[in-house]
Amino acid sequence: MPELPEVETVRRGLEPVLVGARIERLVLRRKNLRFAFPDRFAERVTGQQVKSLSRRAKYLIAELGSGEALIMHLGMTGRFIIDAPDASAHEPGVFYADAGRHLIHDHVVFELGSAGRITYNDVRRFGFMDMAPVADLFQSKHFAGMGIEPLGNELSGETLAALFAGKAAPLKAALLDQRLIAGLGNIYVCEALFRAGLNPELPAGVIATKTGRPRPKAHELAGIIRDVLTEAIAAGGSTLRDFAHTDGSLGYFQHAFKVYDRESEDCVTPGCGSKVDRIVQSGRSTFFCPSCQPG
DNA sequence: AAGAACTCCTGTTGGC
DNA sequence: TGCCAACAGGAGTTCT
Repeated sequence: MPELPEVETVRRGLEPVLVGARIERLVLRRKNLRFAFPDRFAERVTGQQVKSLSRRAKYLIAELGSGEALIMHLGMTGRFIIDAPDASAHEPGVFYADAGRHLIHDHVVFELGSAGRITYNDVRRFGFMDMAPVADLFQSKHFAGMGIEPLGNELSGETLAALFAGKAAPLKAALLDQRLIAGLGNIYVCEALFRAGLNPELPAGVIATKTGRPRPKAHELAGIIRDVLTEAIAAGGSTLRDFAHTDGSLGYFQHAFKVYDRESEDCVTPGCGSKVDRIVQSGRSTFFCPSCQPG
């Protein structure tokens, strides 16, 4: 499942096909994903031209000619596949070996006429789609209360310190909390904490003073978060199990992981000599180097 | 009220 | 080889 860099990679793949195209038909192969589709979903989408495709955190936002936005989240295993206009119709139940995709999990199809077809596939169905008026999109339920955009101007040592000051929750949990910073997931939090030399179990408040001012680590961490995400986007995201680009190609940032999914392997820091450790925090794996990230 | 645990769902993997 | 528990990139809801 995709974190911010993977969602951005998907956005860049969809944009040239989707923007400017008209959704001639919306095929819903079931009545829900994680949640029910919005009321009269097909009706509200059919015939609409897509004005733009943007991203906020891990959400994709397609602005429609009607003034409504189509809001899409990929959950853990959601993916989009683009087919040329002349591609034959998919047969549900068939397995696509090349794309690693079960066709039985093709749930939503956007028919774009001469622009082709975009299919949403989601094995675990943790993804969802919704609609809201563009005018007050960021006041709508998915975005109201959402944290700062990690690649936006708001992310700085000052803001991180203000957000984390006094927090007893571990750094790992605070960085994953979408109400504080929106878009980070398990991979990039592990990688960022390693680069910052911060132990994931330390209370989040350690990067701030009692008055909420940034300690040096706050500035460092803010810069590292930006760097890790930027590098991952440049690499086309990370492909572990399910993630693929809209054309079926794969990301390669996973080769740049320093700790994620490297339990018991040697720490990459020259001369360190320690092994990457794995612990469980809030039910999720955390990977870190006990020497480079001392508690 | 904060923080942790549980939940949704399916598929893959690793240990016995 | 088969079986089964553990685990997977998210995040809303429910507990303590």
